[in-house]
Amino acid sequence: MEKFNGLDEEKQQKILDAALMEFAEHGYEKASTNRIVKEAGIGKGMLFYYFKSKRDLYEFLAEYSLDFVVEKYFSRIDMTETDFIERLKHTSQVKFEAQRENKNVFNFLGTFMLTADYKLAPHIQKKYEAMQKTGNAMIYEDVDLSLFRDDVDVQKAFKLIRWSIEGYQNELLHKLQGQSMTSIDFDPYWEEFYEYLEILKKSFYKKESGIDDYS
Amino acid sequence: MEKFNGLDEEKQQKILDAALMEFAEHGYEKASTNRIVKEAGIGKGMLFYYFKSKRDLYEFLAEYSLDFVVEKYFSRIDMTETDFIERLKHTSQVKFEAQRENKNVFNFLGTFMLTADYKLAPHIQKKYEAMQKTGNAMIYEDVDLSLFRDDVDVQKAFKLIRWSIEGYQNELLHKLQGQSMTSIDFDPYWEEFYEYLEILKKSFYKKESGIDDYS
DNA sequence: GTCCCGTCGACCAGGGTGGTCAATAGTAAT
DNA sequence: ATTACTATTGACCACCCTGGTCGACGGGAC
Repeated sequence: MEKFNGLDEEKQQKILDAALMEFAEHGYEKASTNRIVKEAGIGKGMLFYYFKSKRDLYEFLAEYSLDFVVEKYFSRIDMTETDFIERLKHTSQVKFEAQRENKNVFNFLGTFMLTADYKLAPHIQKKYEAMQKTGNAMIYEDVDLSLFRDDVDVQKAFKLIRWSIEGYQNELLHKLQGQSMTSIDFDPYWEEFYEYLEILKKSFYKKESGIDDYS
Repeated sequence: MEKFNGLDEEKQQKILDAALMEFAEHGYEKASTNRIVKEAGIGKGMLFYYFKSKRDLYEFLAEYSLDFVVEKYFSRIDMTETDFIERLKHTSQVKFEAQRENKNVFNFLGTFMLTADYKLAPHIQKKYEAMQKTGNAMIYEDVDLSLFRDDVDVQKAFKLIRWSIEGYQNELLHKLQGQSMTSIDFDPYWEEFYEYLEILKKSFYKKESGIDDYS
């Protein structure tokens, strides 16, 4: 374990990337250590020199990823914004930046959370649960409820808005799949995204009193 | 092939179910014919007696599933309903019934559509595309646009509504996973679903003129 | 020289793969 | 009873891949 930390950054990252990708794509059981070492460009022996087993590697990645998300995503969210939709907008931007910084971590956590059947070392399990809890607070805490229309259940409105945003992000992901992240100009998609958010505001928020646009 | 059709219904269904489940869970490559025959309760030889290869079986299932969806789902949809949300409500009910009739088919098609990378026999590919096209028409054709608010882009409203509904269905699926289909009383979930639909109407449709509820 | 550490990849036993086939059991016709 | 035919089985095949080990080697430090 200390063996691995002694490596130069670049090699560490190459191994982590290879491993994260492999587990993300195939899940724990079907992930192949052979493919990992080939992708990472190291000999088979080294992987088991750094990590004592496949499981060991997996748990290392889990902890690494959870730490990454907390540091590069959660800790950067502005909790002083009390407008629910504005907060989600901001959150999407921060998440996007974190994803761009290391997208393998997010892919890994995606399948990690889906297949949480394998019981993990307790300290990782704990970290995982803490992350979920924080993530929830990030979205719902200190939201100004008075912005919402009076004639709809705010809890339900929350959900509808989140589902809408997830829907847009999934569609975008699907539409852009196969294109290299770097070659895309995201500005028009952000524009489109903001338009959707404006519609959500019009739909779920009160009409702003006074400044109406009965143009 | 004709060999398979000669079997009694019950045995046919058992084999189909086993195979659909296996492919749904593991995708084409990682699906195991050994597991299929064990689950279906037949000898290994019979599978290759009925279907000349794994690929052959897979394409048979694809065609079978597509036919099933068209017959038990699409053909039962009432296209005379012009209220977009009412149509989606009705569609959800019909889909639910079809799913209850054979849920393996839907699970299979789920992963089938995701991993459409393998090129299929052309006549199946064609059927698949036809199904997608029909499915789209089912939702968007002959919709009464005048119900929607004037201050939002109707196309975007369509999408927001669909994402919302998919979001609810996914959450429900996730929440109920592991419970046996038959032991659940779905009525309260339908109620909840309808409440969401009412909110969507309030949000995206015009206020009904005259009959307002300023109670 | 000699120690040590990082590195490699051939190698291991075990298990799973899609597909085959000789051997049956069953049925029906002669 | 004999023949002919089909439905059925599961042992078996050659092959591939698995997580993990280990002897060998290279090169730097002393």
